[in-house]
Amino acid sequence: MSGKRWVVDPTRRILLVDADAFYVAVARLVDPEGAGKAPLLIVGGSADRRGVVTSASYEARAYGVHSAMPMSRAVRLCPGATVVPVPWEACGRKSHEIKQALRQFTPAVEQASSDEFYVDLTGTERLHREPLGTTARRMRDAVARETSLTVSIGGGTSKLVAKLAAGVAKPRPGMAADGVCVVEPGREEEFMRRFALADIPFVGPKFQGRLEQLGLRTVVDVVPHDRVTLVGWLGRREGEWLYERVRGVDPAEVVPDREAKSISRDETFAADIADDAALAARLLALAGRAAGDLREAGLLARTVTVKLRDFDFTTRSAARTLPEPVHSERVVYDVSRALLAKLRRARRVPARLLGVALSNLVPAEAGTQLSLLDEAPESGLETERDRAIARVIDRVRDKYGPDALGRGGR
DNA sequence: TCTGGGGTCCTAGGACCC
DNA sequence: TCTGGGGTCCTAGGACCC
Repeated sequence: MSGKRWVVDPTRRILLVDADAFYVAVARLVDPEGAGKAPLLIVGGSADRRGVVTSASYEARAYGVHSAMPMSRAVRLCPGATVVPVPWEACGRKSHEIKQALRQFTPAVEQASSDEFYVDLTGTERLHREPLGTTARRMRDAVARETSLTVSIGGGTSKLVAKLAAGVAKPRPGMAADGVCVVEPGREEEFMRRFALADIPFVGPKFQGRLEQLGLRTVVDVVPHDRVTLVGWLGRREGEWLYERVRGVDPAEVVPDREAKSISRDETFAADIADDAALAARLLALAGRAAGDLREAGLLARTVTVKLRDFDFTTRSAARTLPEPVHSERVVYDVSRALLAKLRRARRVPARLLGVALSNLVPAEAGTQLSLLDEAPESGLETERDRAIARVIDRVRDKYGPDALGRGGR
């Protein structure tokens, strides 16, 4: 920690690089003749599979379409729109390309999501002999040149300020923007005054509701109250947190190369599934995908979690932590099946979503002693035979693609 | 309107150990 | 027989992000 938790640290220089309409832009690059020529474009899951909008073109947004909206509603709001699925693989590649373009400036690049990157340029201003905004504009040009994607960049003395500044820098319908907004050190409080509390990251619907009860809707509503008052209203943790954030104070560091903490695969069914055998078949496919991706990442997992969403959207989960880390489909599936059985015993109703998550991850090199004997399915212990079968599965998928061996679960 | 898929972080309670 | 506190690990659920 910096040791300056309560005040702005004027020496920090942080950027947030955010790709403009990322999924829409990539869909257009992948399919220039179709998606590329449709001004009204919506990217996401199809309406008849209970999909949602991942991203919409600025033209489609004018009809009220926005991300996370059910696709069924989106096409009703904007009947003329072209709808295309998310090009996940191309998005992953483009995401990587953006990161590489930014790393030419500094290794201190943290990927916050597919389309957002924090960059820490603290101490480099003198090195580059240029102001932060100038570096940001050079970054924008580099990304455009090397990826054909447009990004907006916000800058300031914290991740919070950089993120909010990037929102200000975004192009708006009918309003030109140069795509860069830097808040100078000392200007944080003034900058923050324009925002609603809902604009602050991690102030979600629930927290907003509590704040509204206290008559707090905007930054300007909160600033007059001292720390003790806010702590009295919201409790120590959240009171202190809000006191700092409305002043643009955020001690979070830019952390490059974050290690994954969990790997999960889940599926919302096109129609609810009531039958246990049919659920087991989907579970087998999900366990296989999760375990395969775990091995591809060079990891082992000690905890297996099964998630079940019932027809009425009740979401339940069951987890088991094993004595030794594993990554074979055999063990992941056996443990998952026992966990699913437990959840179904508690409430046997039609299900809309099933998922498998693997956590408590350790690098595969760490190695563990394996039993040479075959284990009972419920033991949760992995044998050398399990690992050997997993290696064969990986080789087949390498050669024939991820859908070989029924990964799709059809 | 009828709600995805991938994640992270926090909390609270219970088990267990010293 | 009554009475501790601290620490760690695990499970389940929930808020939140893009």
